[in-house]
Amino acid sequence: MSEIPKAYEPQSVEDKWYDFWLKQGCFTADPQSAKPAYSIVIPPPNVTGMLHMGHVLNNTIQDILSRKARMDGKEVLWLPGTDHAGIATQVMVEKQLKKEEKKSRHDLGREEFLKRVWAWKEKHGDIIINQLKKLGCSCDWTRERFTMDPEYSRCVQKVFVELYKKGLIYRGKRMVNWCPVSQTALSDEEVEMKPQKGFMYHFKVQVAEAPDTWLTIATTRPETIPGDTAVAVNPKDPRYAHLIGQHIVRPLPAELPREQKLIPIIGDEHVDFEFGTGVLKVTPAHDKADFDIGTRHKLPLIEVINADGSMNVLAGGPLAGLDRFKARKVAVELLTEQGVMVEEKPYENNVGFSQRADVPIEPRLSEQWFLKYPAVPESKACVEQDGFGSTPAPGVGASAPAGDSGRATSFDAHGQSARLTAADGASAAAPGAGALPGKMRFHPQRWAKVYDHWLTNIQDWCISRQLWWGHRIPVWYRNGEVHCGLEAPSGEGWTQDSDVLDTWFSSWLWPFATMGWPEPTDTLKKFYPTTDLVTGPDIIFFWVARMIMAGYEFMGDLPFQNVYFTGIIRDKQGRKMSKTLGNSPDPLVLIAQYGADALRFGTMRSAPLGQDVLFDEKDVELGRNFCNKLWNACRFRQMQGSAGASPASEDAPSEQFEIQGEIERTLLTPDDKWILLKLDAAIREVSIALNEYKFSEATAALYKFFWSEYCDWYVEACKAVFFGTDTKQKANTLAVIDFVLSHTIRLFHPFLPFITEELWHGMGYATDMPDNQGGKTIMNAPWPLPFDDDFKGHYGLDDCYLEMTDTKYELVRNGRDLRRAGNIQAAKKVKYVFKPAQHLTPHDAEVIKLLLNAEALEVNADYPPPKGTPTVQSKLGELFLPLEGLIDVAAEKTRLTKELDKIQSEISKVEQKLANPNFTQKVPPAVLAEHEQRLADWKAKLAHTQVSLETLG
RNA sequence: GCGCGGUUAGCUCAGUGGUAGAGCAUUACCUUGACACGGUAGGGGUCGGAGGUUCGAAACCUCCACCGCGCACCA
Repeated sequence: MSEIPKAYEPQSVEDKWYDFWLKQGCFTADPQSAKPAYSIVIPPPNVTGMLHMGHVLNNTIQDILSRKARMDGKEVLWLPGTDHAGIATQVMVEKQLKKEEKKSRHDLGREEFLKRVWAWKEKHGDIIINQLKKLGCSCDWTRERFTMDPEYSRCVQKVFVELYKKGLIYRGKRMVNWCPVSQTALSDEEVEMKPQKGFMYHFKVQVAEAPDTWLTIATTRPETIPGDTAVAVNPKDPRYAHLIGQHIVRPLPAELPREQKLIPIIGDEHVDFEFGTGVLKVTPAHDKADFDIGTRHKLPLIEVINADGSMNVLAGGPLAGLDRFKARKVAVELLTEQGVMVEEKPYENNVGFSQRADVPIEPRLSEQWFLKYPAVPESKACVEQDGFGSTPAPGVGASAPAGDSGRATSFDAHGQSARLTAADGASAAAPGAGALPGKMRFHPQRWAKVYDHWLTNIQDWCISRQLWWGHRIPVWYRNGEVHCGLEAPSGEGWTQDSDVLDTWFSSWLWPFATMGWPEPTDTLKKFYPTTDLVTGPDIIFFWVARMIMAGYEFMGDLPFQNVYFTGIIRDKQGRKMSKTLGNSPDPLVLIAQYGADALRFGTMRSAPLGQDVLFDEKDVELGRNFCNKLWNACRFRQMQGSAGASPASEDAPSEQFEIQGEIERTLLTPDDKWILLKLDAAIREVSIALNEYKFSEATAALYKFFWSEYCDWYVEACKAVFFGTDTKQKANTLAVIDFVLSHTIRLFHPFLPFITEELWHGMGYATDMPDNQGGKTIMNAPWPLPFDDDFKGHYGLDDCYLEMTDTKYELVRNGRDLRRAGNIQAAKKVKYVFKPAQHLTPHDAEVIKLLLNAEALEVNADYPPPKGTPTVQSKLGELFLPLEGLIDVAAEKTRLTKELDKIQSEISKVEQKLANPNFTQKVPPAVLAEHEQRLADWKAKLAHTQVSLETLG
């Protein structure tokens, strides 16, 4: 790493290392490996889709989990692929066809149209895959799958045939959710209820048998009146019960003769007599509830709406041919003309919308294929609900069924060499965490309730779609015969069902169909069930729940052990990202501008578990700034030269001192011990956060350690050594820096794969590692472990050094305050005098001097401060800034007085507590001691500040 | 109607019983020998409201308000 640029430039670095990883096959999973397995299947993005911020969030998390698992010594399979996304893709190609050739798919015919879709897929299918590569995703691309691959299609057909033979799949004429724009049936999950402003129309109808009696009916859909075949009242309703069995005259179509418009008044419990007028018009062909009433009363069905949402001839002359919404207005006019319109009042109700086309669903009777969901009881039972085995004790029995394939909650002390070199510290295979054997855990767990509720109330799944792009239903018909099978039946005259299957009917097989099922492949044996699934809660029913059922039905086991539900990415104002709003930044643009590492880090830092993420480009900027900081910290290390006494040349790699030296424990300064202890704490915090899927906590911990502890204090303190002349001490400090950096870079690797790989090699930390332990790539370097007691004992890493060094830094902070009080510019060098309370090492004196940016620090135990000299008091001694005349004494006095007020108020707070006998008697001893200590500390501060004030005179 | 989240600094959010935190923004000063994508120091909060439990509540309980989401749904 020669001639390091001042600012980190991600562009060249990122492409270089991604190519390297691919060439070296670093992402390829080996089913024969002896290592424990870790696996994830990607939620397959739409094959014609483009990367958006949701993908960034989701796939960064999967990449972090995968990379961490590799460093934990797992054999990792992250299996990628794409989804054919039936409606979305078909619509996209249809639009293009319309635009470029002014043709519809019907103009081309099915076969030709499908050729066009495949052509589109060939042309655009790689886009999102390449975008994922830009993001750094470590997927095993040799196993990339597409839901329309021949082998995958075979799985879908096989599953259909099996379920058909079991009687779980059946065909029937039922009311379905019909999208008039896409002209296909949809599942219940694809219908979105939206409140709509409209009108409640009241119109009156004459009772045929009692011409003086008129009933008033309330409806929001007067255009369906021609399809009414009864009116219903509640048999318990005293207003109307006596009319049951009589008839009313249906007002539309107006032109029909009266006797053709007589429809019965029926009694049905479904009618709520509190609502509306208590009289319900029944349209069995165009309303689900009405269909049920119609079935109960054997009512005839009159279809008045076409598949495209227009009215047909049965709706009557003026309405026929009109769109349903236009027809509504005309129907109102017709009723008004007849003088039967009583009133129309504004009304808001919920209307089901097609999620795809964003138009109101039309309930419609049609012949469709349905699935009775399989394996429901197992699927319900396997997901841990709240308060059920929630937090396993650290390191206890939480291992996943596949043995060691889970994740760590505790730390194994082994593998920590007492000999401290930069890249040492082998990571133990972590004991499992996550779900209990045979159980699955959702993160955050509250989604388990949502899942359970859905599973409790599911209806059969409408799986047929009136589309062309998708898996065609493997059923053939001839006259009255039906054949369901993997192959077309022999003989003449068979025609295949023209429908295709719901896309989710193929993606629910994803976790095992991608691994070679139904063959018992090595991949399946090694990697199924998968370890983690990372996805959005918006597809918990569509995909997650159905995968679980398929897992039990076809593999006899759950498909994954943990499901992490991400939040939804929103813009700064909290709005969902959408193309129409134009508030969705293009991740590729962000990567070009800031680097993929920056995008990943920024996203992770602002994405707490279970909360939606309000995306702000500032976050990415923060990520870039952080990478730059990391870069420059390493640059600083490089500029200090080799750790050995003599600079080693590149031809002498046997002299490991080029990169790092052994740490000599007797030469460790308090600052060294301080940073090593802080590193130890950071390793713990980051590891724990990752094991709990708390990615924002992990990044925050790393950020704090590296920026606020390592850079702000340790690096600055080190300059005391580097600016000195003690070469042995310099070498030792460099060895400590190398140790800390080589660990830190590894901790950052899952988050920042590119810059860490660059630094790992550039700093030379790779060179003394075995090839499969980080020598080739940091990807396989062992994840750092917290230090064990032997290690700490050997290097004298006692917690007292934390306190001691904190006190030193506190003194520095207070000393800097004096400059400000004196209005001394930051750049101006001044002389401080220090009156030590105990022995002060030359090293510490030098550190204090440097951190104070002082011209000099005179250490003088007998210093007689002139009146008016600003001072700070500390356990270590008194620090003076003797600048007579330059100090604004009054201002400093004001500051100190303010300080005194604050101290006194803190003292009285604690004293009050301690004076309360209830408190002192009931509180745990540790808390009591802590309060007493706090009081003592504040009192010492009070004394110090008082002295400072007096010294000012 | 049922259920789930949320309400803490100007903004975005951490903080599950013991001294209110971070990043951004902001103010002042500084291009000093890793970094201006930087440094140093500062200002800024009665933790949505009301009760309760407790020696002690931002945190636990009850109720309320507002924001968001999911499920169900009456024409």
